[in-house]
Amino acid sequence: MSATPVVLWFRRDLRLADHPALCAAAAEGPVTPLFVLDPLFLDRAGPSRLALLSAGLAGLDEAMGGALVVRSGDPVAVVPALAAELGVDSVHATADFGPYGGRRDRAVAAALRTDGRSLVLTGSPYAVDPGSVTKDDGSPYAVFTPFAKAWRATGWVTPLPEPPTEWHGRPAVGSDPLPPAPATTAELPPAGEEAAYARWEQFTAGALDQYASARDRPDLGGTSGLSPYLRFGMVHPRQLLAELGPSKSERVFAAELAWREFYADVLSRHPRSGWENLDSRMDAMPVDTGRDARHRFEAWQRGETGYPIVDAGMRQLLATGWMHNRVRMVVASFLVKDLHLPWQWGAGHFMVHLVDGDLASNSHGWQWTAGTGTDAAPYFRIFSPVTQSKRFDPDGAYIRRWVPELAHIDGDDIHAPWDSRRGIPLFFF
DNA sequence: TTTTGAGTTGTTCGA
DNA sequence: GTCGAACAACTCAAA
Repeated sequence: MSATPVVLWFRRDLRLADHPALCAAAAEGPVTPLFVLDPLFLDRAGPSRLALLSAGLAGLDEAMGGALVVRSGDPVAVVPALAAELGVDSVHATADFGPYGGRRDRAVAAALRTDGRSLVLTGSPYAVDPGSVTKDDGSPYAVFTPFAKAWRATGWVTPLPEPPTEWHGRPAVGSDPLPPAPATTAELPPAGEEAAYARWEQFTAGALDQYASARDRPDLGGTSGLSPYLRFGMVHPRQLLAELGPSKSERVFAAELAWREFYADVLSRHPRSGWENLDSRMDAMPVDTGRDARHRFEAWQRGETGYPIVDAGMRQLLATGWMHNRVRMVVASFLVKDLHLPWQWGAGHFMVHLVDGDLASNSHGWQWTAGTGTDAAPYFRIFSPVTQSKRFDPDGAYIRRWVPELAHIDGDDIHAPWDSRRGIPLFFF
């Protein structure tokens, strides 16, 4: 078979191992690795996510011997232009099931087709492709637990090794500069495939054993820390699932991956649910949007609500680009059910600042909390910031770390400092 | 078709 | 400190 040069367009799959689209591309011939700096993404992601992308691209480029070709602009113009420049027949990529990604890929495929070329989509960022888990009658699941059961029964293929690949990229192919890391003061995780594995090995050797109980404790660091890597495809969930056994904690961790897949499935079937109520009956529910609402929102953003666990979480987000999942629920519940603000305001703030910001997981996590989404029993789910704080940060260590002006408060008063008013900043009242 | 049982992550009270 | 029940009563998957 004659070798046919192709383009591999990287998006949310910044790795070389277990990469079905790379395997498909490398089987054809020399591969030109491409990343497109899409202004739409650059405008929407905050400095944390951009910094991780920048470092991830640098690492990927290094792993390919400096071959990565970067082009800036609208992919609908940029991708067909590069394909024409190189004279390739096909552009390979991993399928994207998000609302923007799907539209973009259809437009790119149409543009390529007018030149007699094709966009070949192989694999997805999920163990099971969104849209493929259905009930017996073919309809989608609307509740997590039955979805997860069917998802597990689907199974997944064994991870693929990195294929031998002949890269045909820089400097022979012209490239814009790799994006520089934006200035950010956030403490970010190390980027890239190797860092993802290192994190996974550290997790399986340590915290995984206690994951079922410790994952809910923001003071203990019992989570995997893998969400940023999953966000950019520096690791594929299939690679993690392949190494998980049957213990309680391993099953709980697999269920967390199932949530990610469930929300991607929901978004693929309801593209508007990224920013609109999944349950449109809830559109009638009043929320505050006036000037006082803006003030409450800004205090929430800064971590100056006066509720210690809420403020700790909001400050952790600004300082690190990440917030513990338990605390995400607490601050979300506070915004929606105490401040009476639209969940979209909170979700938007999260999407700017989260290093792992993912539309499907973020929007549907918010909607679950707001009671507009997939919670099967939303009518009594209201979080108390004080009860949650006592239960999940029992010693107040998490609060003391992120809200230092409360660090001197002893005992249980840390959770509700209005009970002892000495030496506490005014905004706590 | 009807019925049944369960639903990520809640809160509070009282034994 | 832990546990179970009540809260109020909906939705939905599956038998």
